[in-house]
Amino acid sequence: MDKYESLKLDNQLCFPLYAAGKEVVRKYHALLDELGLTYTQYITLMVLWETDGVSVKDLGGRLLLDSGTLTPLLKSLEKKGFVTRRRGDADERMVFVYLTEEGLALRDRAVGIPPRIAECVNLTREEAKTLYSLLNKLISGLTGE
Amino acid sequence: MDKYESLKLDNQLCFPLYAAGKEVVRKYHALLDELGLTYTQYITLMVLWETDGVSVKDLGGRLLLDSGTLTPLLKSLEKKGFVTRRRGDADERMVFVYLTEEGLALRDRAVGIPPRIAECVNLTREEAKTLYSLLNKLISGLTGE
DNA sequence: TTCAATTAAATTGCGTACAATCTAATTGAA
DNA sequence: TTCAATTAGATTGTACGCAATTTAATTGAA
Repeated sequence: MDKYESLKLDNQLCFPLYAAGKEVVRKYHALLDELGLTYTQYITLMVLWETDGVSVKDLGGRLLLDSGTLTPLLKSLEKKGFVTRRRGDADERMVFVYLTEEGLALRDRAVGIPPRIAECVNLTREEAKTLYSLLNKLISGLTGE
Repeated sequence: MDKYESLKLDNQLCFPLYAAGKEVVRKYHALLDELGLTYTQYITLMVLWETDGVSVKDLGGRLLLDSGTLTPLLKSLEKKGFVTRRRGDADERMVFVYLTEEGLALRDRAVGIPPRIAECVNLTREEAKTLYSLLNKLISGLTGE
């Protein structure tokens, strides 16, 4: 019995979590390069494609990112011409993010990305579903409560 | 039928992967602060606690990190007095990393970390095992071949 | 009404990640 | 043997990611 057993990399659940997250993002980067996007910019646009005109706070809640990450990222997306930012009228503390025409048009090119990522995922449909729900359960435990 | 269905955040496996990896590392940071370590430094020491005197290349292979990440990280661990680095004799291109007494001693304080992380993981033993093996399968698909 | 507490973003500082490039050591086929 | 190709690590530049702090707007209890 090794008193340090729990400190072995192979016995840790967290390391494959960390590594898988990292490798997935890396896979995306090669594909997203063609669109001039980083992974974080891409998921930010995904939220906007679903719901345009979201506040920075709501974006952060959806993506689990804070303003320290989002503010420079949104400025970068703005400089590329994909979004605009506007202070709220009712509450001037808030900043809302809107897609430009170019940002909206990018969606048609982005639809090609998910299937190409799917090719790299060597899991059955069933395994992917299991993984998906376990991850979401884990995330709710880590963030909520 | 929405032609953009695949671009919804909730339909993507990769987002929870990215988010879970991020949140896990964040959980660690609070605990590791007490040891004066970051998460990446911690997993680097985990490898060394198992096998002292590893080359930078082998460390990278184990942790899926390249020299661009490891070199400054190892210099930082060296400055804190936890490791030393030495060029190989047989092959001077290689650099080997060794634990100092302090670095080895840190292991006794680090054993307290895994159980405290486990408290935050709201999965059954069975679920954790399933998640672990699915993640490793996914990683091998993303990295290998 | 008022002002202390709260809230939303922005800013600052540090530590990853990684692609791309560079340098020096080693290898191996002609 | 030799030198082109490979290899290991270091360096450079860009983009997160987040804790901590700051600024400005809003809220709410006395």
